[in-house]
Parts: sequence; C-alpha cells; structure tokens
Amino acid sequence: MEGQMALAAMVTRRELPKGHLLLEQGKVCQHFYLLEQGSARGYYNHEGKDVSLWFAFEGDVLTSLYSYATGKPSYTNIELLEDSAVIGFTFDQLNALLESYPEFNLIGRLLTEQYFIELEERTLSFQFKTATERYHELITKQPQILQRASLGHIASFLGVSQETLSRIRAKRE
Amino acid sequence: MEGQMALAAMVTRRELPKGHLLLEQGKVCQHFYLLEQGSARGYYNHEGKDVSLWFAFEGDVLTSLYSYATGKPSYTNIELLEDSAVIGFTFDQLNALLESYPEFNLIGRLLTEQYFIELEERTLSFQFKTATERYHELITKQPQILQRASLGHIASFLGVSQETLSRIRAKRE
DNA sequence: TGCCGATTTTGACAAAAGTCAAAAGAAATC
DNA sequence: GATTTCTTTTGACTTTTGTCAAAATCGGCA
Repeated sequence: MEGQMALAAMVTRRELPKGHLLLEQGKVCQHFYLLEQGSARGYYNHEGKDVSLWFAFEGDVLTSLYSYATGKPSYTNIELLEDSAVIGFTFDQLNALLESYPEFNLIGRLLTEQYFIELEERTLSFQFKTATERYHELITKQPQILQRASLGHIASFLGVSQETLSRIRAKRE
Repeated sequence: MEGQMALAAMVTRRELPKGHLLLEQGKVCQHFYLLEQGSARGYYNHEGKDVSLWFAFEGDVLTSLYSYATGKPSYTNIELLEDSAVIGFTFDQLNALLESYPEFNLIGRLLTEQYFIELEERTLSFQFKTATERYHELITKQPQILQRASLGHIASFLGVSQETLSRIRAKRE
C-alpha cells in the first residue's frame, strides 16, 4: 500500500505534439515514460541516416534501457509519431523506489527479460531471413506499425533501403 | 551469510567433452551454468542450417534466458566447443533462492540488462553495417571468437555465407 | 479547387552477397 | 606416414539489394 502511494506521488502526465523528442541522442536519459495515447519510435542517427530501432504504441514503455543501466549518454532518439499523452517519472525517483521497496526489482527483472526476448527474435530474423520474409513477418506480428509509421521509417527498421521495401510491397501484398 | 551457504550447497561442478550438448532445441532449459574452463556456443537450427547465436568463454553464463523467463522449450542448442568445466544449478534451485532472498532479483535484473545491451549492439550492427564492417568489428571487440571458433560458425554468427566470409578475410586482414 | 511539400514508386545501373561445384589445406585416425 | 575426413579457399555465375535520379502520388492548406 505504501509502495503504491509512493509511486502515485511521483508520476506526472503530459500531452505532447507530434514530432516532440522525449530523448535526444547524446543526452543521458533521465525518465521512464508510459505511452498512454499515441505512438512513438526510437531511432539512431548513423552517418546522417536515420535508422528506426523500434516503434511503440498505447501501453508501451518509452526509455533508453541502455542509458538507464549504464548512466551513459543515449545513442537513441525517442520521437512522437503522433500527438500523444505520456505518464513519466525520473530515474532518480525510480531508484529511490527500488531502494525502499526492493521487491520492485522483480518487476524490473521481468520487464527487462521481456525486452530481451523481443530483441532476440528481431536479431534472429536479421540473421537468417531475407528482407521480404522480414516484411511479411512484420505484417503478421505488428500490423500497427504498417498503418502508423511511414515507409522510410519502416524500411530502416527492417534494415533495407526505402526503394527495396517499396518493390517488395509492389510484388504481392 | 546464509544466502552464501544456500548457494554453495546447490552448486555442482562437471567436466564435459567437446561437442557435448548442455541444452537441446525443443527441450525446456532447466539449468544455469557458469563456464569455468573451455568455450561454448549457442546455435539455432534453421531449415537444416546451423546458425550460431553467441559464443561464450571462461566466466560467461550459459543458459536460455528465453526458456527460463517463459518456461517454454528453448529454440537454441548449447554446445561445448572444447573440453570444458561448468558449474551448474537448476532453475528450481534458483527460483527458491530468489524467493528466500529477494535481493538476488537485483543481480538478475542487472545481468539481464547487460545481456540486453550486448544484444542491442549486435542488432544495430546487422541493421546498418555491411558484412565486412561486422567482421572487422568482431576482430576488434571479440578476438577470442576468431581464434577459437571455426569459420563456418563465425560466418553464420555474422549472418553471411561461409564463402563470403572467406573472401572478406582474403582481401585484407 | 489548386498548389506545395513530402512521400512513394519506378527505371537503369552498380555493388554486395548467395549458390553450386571443385580444389586446396588441415587435422584426425589408423 | 598414408589415408580419410573436415575445413577453408577459389572460380563462375545468379540473385538480391543499394544508389542515384526522375516521375508519380498523396495530403494538407491557402
């Protein structure tokens, strides 16, 4: 009960416009956000090119686990793809909570495990599937992305050029 | 102190030959192993082809985090690349330990975070680096793998055919 | 409605990587 | 030390994907 009160007191809710950057590359991430309404993506700037790393929708968590775990500057940007509402709290608040209520480490562990498993599947598909197979997998598993993100974003997410994705799509939907 | 005693009592040490499978695809993983001496790799069987997922050396942990977290059958095999010695304990023992001593969840969380970060870097390199770049990155960051694993294993780890890796290597070491 | 800017598609060509097959080189076994 | 087996390299060719450039399409918005 006390744990719940402590959590409720530190939470803030914000409504933010499409295009807003919740986190910028090179800065140390200080927040966890829960995406209440809208959509977002994480992306990396590689030699001037914009490479999407993940997409997030209602109910997903937005943060840089890397930056949180290491305390180093994030190499990802987090951008809102639509006008959105987020619920946020700071790492300092979270760490204080973890210290006072160590049982939250269990949640942290389970959440991280979940992230890991999803990423593992993604890595596997890069390792031995063609771009076409990855695209069709995406249609099946995460159709939201197709509807809510642009072709360019999706192409870089799949690791192919925009033109190639356009041709894959043209062949047979 | 009690925690240490509990841990010490459940640990077993085993010496196993090269080629031994610590975990087989399709079976539910039941163990954590610490690799004391030797080397190992995780691999996946994809349409008859053998795809390496990771390599491990002295001091590394061998397990299927996926199988542990979900309770589902593992899709990876774990194979010893050399005669090796491992220290092992079961998931049941670990879970009992986590229940009795919840502070171990902190270690679990940190370990998983570490895994995640390494995998994230690997995924990034698939997403926007060429095979040649990935190979040179491997030379720099994990030279052990080059020395202790076969070309075929390394090729599938990098996501290229064996012939392509051989040609990359021929160009300029 | 009509224009502007952004996104997506298409074409032509170049580069990267895969496949199949054979040869060369190492390593293990007798 | 010869033979067998496994690993690595090389060659010829095909397929996949990337790049650059131009055309087509889509979406707001004046």
